[in-house]
Amino acid sequence: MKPTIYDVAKEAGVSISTVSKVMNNTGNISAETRKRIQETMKRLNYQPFVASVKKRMRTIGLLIPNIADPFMAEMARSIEDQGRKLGLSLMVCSTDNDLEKEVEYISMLQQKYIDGIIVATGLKRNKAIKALIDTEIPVVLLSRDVPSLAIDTVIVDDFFGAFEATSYLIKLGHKRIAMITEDIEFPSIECRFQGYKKALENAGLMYDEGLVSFNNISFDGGKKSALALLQSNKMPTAIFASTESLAIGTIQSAHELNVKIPEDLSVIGFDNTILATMCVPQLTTIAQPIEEMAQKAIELLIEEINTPKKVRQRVVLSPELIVRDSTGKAKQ
Amino acid sequence: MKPTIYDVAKEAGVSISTVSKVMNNTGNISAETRKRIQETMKRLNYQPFVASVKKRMRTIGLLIPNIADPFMAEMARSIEDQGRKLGLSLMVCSTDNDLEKEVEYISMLQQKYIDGIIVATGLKRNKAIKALIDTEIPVVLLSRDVPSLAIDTVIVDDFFGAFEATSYLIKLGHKRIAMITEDIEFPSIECRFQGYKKALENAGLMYDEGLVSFNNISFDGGKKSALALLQSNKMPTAIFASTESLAIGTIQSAHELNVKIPEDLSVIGFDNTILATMCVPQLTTIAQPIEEMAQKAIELLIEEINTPKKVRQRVVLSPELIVRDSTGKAKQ
DNA sequence: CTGAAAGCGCTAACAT
DNA sequence: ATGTTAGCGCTTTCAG
Repeated sequence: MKPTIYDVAKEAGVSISTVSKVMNNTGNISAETRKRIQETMKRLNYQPFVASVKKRMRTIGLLIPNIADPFMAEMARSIEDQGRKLGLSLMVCSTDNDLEKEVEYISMLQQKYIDGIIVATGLKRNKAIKALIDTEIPVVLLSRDVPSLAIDTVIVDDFFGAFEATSYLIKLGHKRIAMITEDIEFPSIECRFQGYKKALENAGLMYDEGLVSFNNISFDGGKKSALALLQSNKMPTAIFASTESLAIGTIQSAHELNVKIPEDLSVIGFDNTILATMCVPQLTTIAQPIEEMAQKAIELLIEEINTPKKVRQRVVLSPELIVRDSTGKAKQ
Repeated sequence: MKPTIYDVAKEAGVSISTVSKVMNNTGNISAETRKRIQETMKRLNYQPFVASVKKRMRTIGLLIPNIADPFMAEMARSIEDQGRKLGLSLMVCSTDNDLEKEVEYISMLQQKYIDGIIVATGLKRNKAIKALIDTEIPVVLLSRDVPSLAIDTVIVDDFFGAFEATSYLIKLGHKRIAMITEDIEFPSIECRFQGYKKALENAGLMYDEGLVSFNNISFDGGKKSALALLQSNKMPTAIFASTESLAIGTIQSAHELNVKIPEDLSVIGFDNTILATMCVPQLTTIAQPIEEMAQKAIELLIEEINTPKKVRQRVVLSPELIVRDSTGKAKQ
């Protein structure tokens, strides 16, 4: 049996409150007694139950679409590391952006006396997130923006990232620049689309609907979209993919059609996950500052836990262009 | 404030034990009372604290090297799904195979009254794992084999997988088959190495030390190893990489040297993660049955939780060859 | 069919 | 400097 505070107390010949005091460094305990108790705890490998009185599990929940997605996995890792430094564990909840799973997980987390929740999942039509706020569990939104709600939020400047990506392609001399994107379901995707349009506009290039392709499936969708674009009579010389998987799908399609990257086609992605360095050629991309995002999210969550009524913040971090081998000058 | 059982009882005009009984479906409760209580619980959005008396958090811990690694992320997702069906949450613990972090995480998990732990991390020199067993928390080893210990274990037949991979290359007519592998630190890697050797031997091919390259770093190591092999005067016509990242590194090096895959070089990997379908050309690989492994691991863990003294099992699952585009017939 | 009460492991106020 | 005790939210006998 797992030893309890009573076992330790009995072994050390003291009362349980004395043991409690040395554990929490409260009250006055003689150096001698403290030492004896500490030794006893070690000897019995005593591990106090974190949640017995305070009903706080020292754990945070992470609501994400899918832990198997590289971007989310890398984000989770950063969050885990930041949390561990503070003695917090990480509960991973993959929702597939499915409302039912979201609700189910939120309920599970409540029952487990989680200290706080980081939300990076869809939460369609705000229904689930309203339920979440009602629980009064501290929440921070990560990579998800719901401007109508006063919640701590950490996002990346998607508009700027897309603008930067497109502008870079323009600087390389490209004039026919396509965009392959996910369906515009979330504000972040919409922003990337707008950033693309704005960059074209600023450069005096005409926005061409026929050069934009929407997808509900990520990777395979990207392949198909790229295939169609590259076979059309107005083939683009550059493609901005709003997601890493979309970009990789594009690379595969180009390969199939014997379109050389970057000679015949430049490709630029978004996220900068492990995938970007693992493809051939390595992908030029807009990097999300994953580590900073994770750190800021945890920071806000901790503040919220400690000061429940504090003013809410909205933190916008800047993405950064990483130039690799999938982009090059436009042919004359 | 989060409502407690007392709030529900008061609202419904009954005692707390009656509420408890309807929650747990125990005792005899009139249909009427039950209904009234259930409605009250719903109205108050009552979420009982899971661990109050039984001291079980309905949560399992997953000790892995790194959640950001695609193979582990996919495994985590499968485990998460299997667990969710049973109302279990998943705590992710990335250890980097570092003894200190392992010990720290094990202690954290104990304090959180985890129901069980799935271990897929290094646990060097068994020190940490012995500590773990002493805790009496149910444990199952996943993708990690410590034959000297009587613990439930789920592994893949690494020897057979490597044997199959190598045999397939031989069947394609290859005679100079190299192997790029991680340092032999863990039994699974050793088995893959032996499987490779055995396949060569069975085919009457000479084992050549110069064709085997060990790496302590995964991806970049793979690149370097491949670079060296492909530039040597006895360049192989096929490479078996014991890991997906190693295989991808190999593909990149081949690309750099203008060695065509599969025309000039066949490459075969191990794991079958998302990376295998995302590279160009798509990777022929030995697939680990991730879903079955996860399912079996959870199954064994649940058994262990319910029947602490049951006989321990060692489950060995078969990997499977998935042929894609990175392998082809040897040139004459 | 329902309720009172003991007990789980621990903290925090209050004695001594 | 140490101990006693009430109480946290819940389950589980045991009475009624």
